Order: sequence, then structure tokens, then C-alpha cells
Amino acid sequence: MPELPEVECVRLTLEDQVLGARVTRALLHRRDILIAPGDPRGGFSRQAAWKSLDIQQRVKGLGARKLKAATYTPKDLLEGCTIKRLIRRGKQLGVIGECDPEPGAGGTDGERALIFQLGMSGQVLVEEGSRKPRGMTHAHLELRVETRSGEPRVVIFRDPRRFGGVRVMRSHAELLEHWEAVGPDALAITYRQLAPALRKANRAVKAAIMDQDILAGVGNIYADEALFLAGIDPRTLASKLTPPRVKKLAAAIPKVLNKAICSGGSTLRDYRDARGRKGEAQLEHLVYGRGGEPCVRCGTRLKQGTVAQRTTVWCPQCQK
DNA sequence: CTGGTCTCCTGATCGC
DNA sequence: TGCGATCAGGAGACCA
Repeated sequence: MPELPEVECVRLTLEDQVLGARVTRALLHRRDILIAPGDPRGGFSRQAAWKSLDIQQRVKGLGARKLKAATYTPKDLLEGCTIKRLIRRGKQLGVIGECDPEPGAGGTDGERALIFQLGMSGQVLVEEGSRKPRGMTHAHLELRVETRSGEPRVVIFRDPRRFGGVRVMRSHAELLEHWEAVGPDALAITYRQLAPALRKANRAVKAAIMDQDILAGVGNIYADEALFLAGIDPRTLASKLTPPRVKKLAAAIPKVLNKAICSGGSTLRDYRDARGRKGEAQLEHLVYGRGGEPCVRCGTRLKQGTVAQRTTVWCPQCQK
């Protein structure tokens, strides 16, 4: 379940593997993973997409369907583009492509961008070779690329449960505009940014820090970890937190995230980085997944319950 | 408007 | 060994 550290690990691996590579072909194997610009959940409704599913269909011509759909061209999925930048905000991964110049025209023909949202089970993988490996299931988008040194590689968006998706952005600027609506990145969160948002939040602090509009990047795992580190009961009303406690929390969040990045992210079930490697941050979880076990700090039995509709573990002694 | 609840989806795991 | 039930959870839709 990718949260910020896992997405950052994928980003770093992609940067290493395919920065500067040219996308020779974009293949969409499943259309309903696309999220249209401006549309909350895509130009293709999930049901309509399911009924009209065309396996291995090339992107071109999708817009001709009688769905209330945005029209996508291969270029929109970066075909003919060079991968210029790999950026991240919260749990979202942005790929910026610079398009090849049109024949006869000077300069380049602008930019295209994709945002990968991994959801629960999404992966972005880089494989050697010129096409997706045989037998790989749930590979919804395939970008065949040629690296700067001429090696064939393939970037694959794979997402068994399809809680994730790929957002099509017409330009780098549109991507940045989209991200402005998201909260500040959790890795660089400060007390000054966090405090006003929490003061207004009339709900459990755990729900508040998992709200991507308040803070981008914290999910269920690291919410529990950060709250433990800060010594705050996850059920505490966010608006009732005193400034010193918010300060503690603002410090704890980047701390747990950074630590997890250094360990390669948390692999609980199926998280892998872009090279298919597991992370090891799960070995360092102090509370997540440890309900009923003794607190590492005081030995008290860790409590497990539901907060903000999520399984939550905390120490009744250390977290008030 | 805010916050709580429902829902999407598949694979892993568990009890019998 | 097989199989149904249960659980996992990011985030948009929906509703009070």
C-alpha cells in the first residue's frame, strides 16, 4: 500500500532507469484506469469502460466512442516524448515528457504529463526488454522506451485492484495547477502550515493528517507511526491539540517518512519499487500491525481499534 | 460547508 | 485440498 515513502522510492528508481529516455510507443491495455483532466474520476465511467473493454487496444481513436469521454492520443500518453522530469507530490507521481519536434517546425511541440496514482495496489515497474513480460497480469499501461544509451526498456503501470489510475495532463503547467489544490507535501511539512489546518479540523487528528487536502502523503501506516512518535492519541480532536503538541506532530511526520524512504519503503503485501524490489521499512514499524503486542517504549499492550474508518493501533500509555 | 459513510476491486489469508 | 468469508485501504461519491 504505497504512501509517500513508497512513491518516493519508485520515483528515485525511475529517475535512475528512464530519465532522458524516449517513449517509442504507448499502449493502453485497459482504458478505465485513465483519469481525464478536470474530471474527478475519468472520462470513462468504470461500467461503460468495463463493457467496452478492448484488450491491447491502441490509444488512438478511443475518443471516437460515444462515451462522454475525453479524447486521448498516443501523444497524450507520452508517445514520442522524452522523459524530462520525475516529480512527486504526496502520493502522486508525475512524469513530464517533452514532445518531439513536429516535422518542419522549429523547437519542440510542448510538453505532456502523466500523474500516476497508485492507490492500494498500484505499481510502476521498469523492465528490461522492448515489451511487457509475458504473463504479467493487470498491466494496464505500457510505455515502451529507449534509454539515452539506446537500451530498450518498458515502463509498466500495474494495478490489480484498480484503486489507482493514471491522470492525463496536457502540460507540465496543468499538472502543477492540479497539484496546487493538494495540500503541502508531508515530507516538508512545517508547524506553520499544519497548525492552522488542524485548528479548523473538527475531527480526529488521525483523520485530519490523512486528509490529502491538509497534508499530502500520509496514509494509514505512517499516520499511526507519526502519532505514536508524537505521543498523541489518534482519536484526539485535531482542533483541541495544543501548539506544542502540533509542533511535535509536525516534526514526527517527516521523521517517520524519511526513515521509511531510507529503508526502501514498507512492503506489506505487494509493494515493490520500480525494479521489483521489496522495501524493509515494515520491519521498523513501532505500532502499525502490532495490535496486542507490547509497546516498544513502555511495554503496555498496544490497543487496536477503528479511527476514521481505518484500523488503528496506538499505545494507551504513551499516547494521550 | 464539514465530516462521516459507502464504494470501488482483487488477492491473501483463515477457518472449517 | 477446497471454498466461502473476511480483510486490506486511497480517495471520490454521496449524504446528513
